[in-house]
Amino acid sequence: MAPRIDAMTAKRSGWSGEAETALAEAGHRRGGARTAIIELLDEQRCALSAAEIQAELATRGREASRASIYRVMEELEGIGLLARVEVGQGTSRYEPVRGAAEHHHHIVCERCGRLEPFSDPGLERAIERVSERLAVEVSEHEIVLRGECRSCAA
Amino acid sequence: MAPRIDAMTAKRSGWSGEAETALAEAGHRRGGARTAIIELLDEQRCALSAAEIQAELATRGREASRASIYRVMEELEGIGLLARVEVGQGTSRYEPVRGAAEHHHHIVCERCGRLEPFSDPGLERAIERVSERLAVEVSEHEIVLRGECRSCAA
DNA sequence: GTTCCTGCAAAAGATTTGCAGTGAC
DNA sequence: GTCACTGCAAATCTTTTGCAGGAAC
Repeated sequence: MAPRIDAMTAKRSGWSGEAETALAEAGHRRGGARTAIIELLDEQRCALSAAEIQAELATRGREASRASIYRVMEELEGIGLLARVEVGQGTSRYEPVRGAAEHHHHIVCERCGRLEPFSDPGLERAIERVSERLAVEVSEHEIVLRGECRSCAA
Repeated sequence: MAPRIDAMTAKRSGWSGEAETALAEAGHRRGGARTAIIELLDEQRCALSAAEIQAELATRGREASRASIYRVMEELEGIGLLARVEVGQGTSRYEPVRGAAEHHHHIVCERCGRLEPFSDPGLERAIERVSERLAVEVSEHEIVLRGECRSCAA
C-alpha cells in the first residue's frame, strides 16, 4: 500500500513527490496553492505554523489563503504524510513525515522559542519498552523537551 | 524557598494546601472561585481542560467564570504548581504538579480520546541521557503516546 | 481603605466552514 | 462537463484583556 514514487512526480527530495502521488491516488486534482505548500514544507528542516507558511509563500510571490493552508494540512495529516507538532505556543506546527530513518522529536528553547529537531535511538527503545509494558497499541508518540538552547545559553 | 505547608491550609492531599500557601506567600488574597478550582484540581487523577473545570464546578453549584479559570491556571503555572498538557485536541489541559514522585506522562486513546497517565523510570533515564548528550539544559519534558486504550481495544 | 479577586463583555487569535468562481482532467 | 481546488468572508472556538463592583485583609 505504500505509494510508489515515479521519476516524474518525485522531483525534490522525494517527500513532495510522495505526497503528490498519494493525493493523486486518492482522487485529488492538482492545484497551485497545494503544490506550493507541499514544496515549501519539503524544504524545511523543522515544523512551520500556518502563519509562517503563509508568510513564507508570500515572500516568494506565491500567496495562498489561510483556508487553503489549513485544508492542505488536514489532507496531508489524514494520509499520514504530515505531523502536527504542538509545543505549547497556542498554535499548531506542521512538518513532513519522511519515515523511520528521519523520525525525530523536538526541543523548544524557553528563551528564544526556537524549535530544534533531535533524535535518539535509546529514547525510541525506551518508548517501545513502555508500550509493551503498558500492553497498549501505541501508534504514535511525541516528545518535547524544553530548555535553553546553546545559542541562548552562550 | 519551598513553600512550607501548615496544618491549617494543607487540608486535602497536600497539593491544594501547598498551592494556597504559595499563593499567600506571593501576596495573593483568597477568593471563592480560586479555592474551588484548586480543590477540584487536587481531586483529579488526570488533566482537565478549562471547559471541563467550568462544567464540573457548575454541577457542584460552585460556578466560576471562564476568565477566572484561565487566570488561576496562569498563576499556578507561573509558580510551577500546575502543568499544562497539550495532547493535540486544540485545547490546553491542566493538572497539579506534585513533585518527582508523581511525575508522569500521558497516553491518549485515539478512539475515545481519553487521557491516561503513566510513568516509567526507564523512559526518564533515557530523557536524562539525551539531555546530557545534547548538552542542553533541559528543564522540562513532555511525552505523549497515542494509541488504543485497553477498553477500546477490547 | 487599599488592593486583589471575580464576572461580564469585548477583543484577540487560531482554525473551520459555506459559498461561488476558477481550473484540472 | 464534472468535480476538485481556491479565496473570501463569516462563523466557531479557545484564550486573553478591560473594566467595574465586591471581597479579603
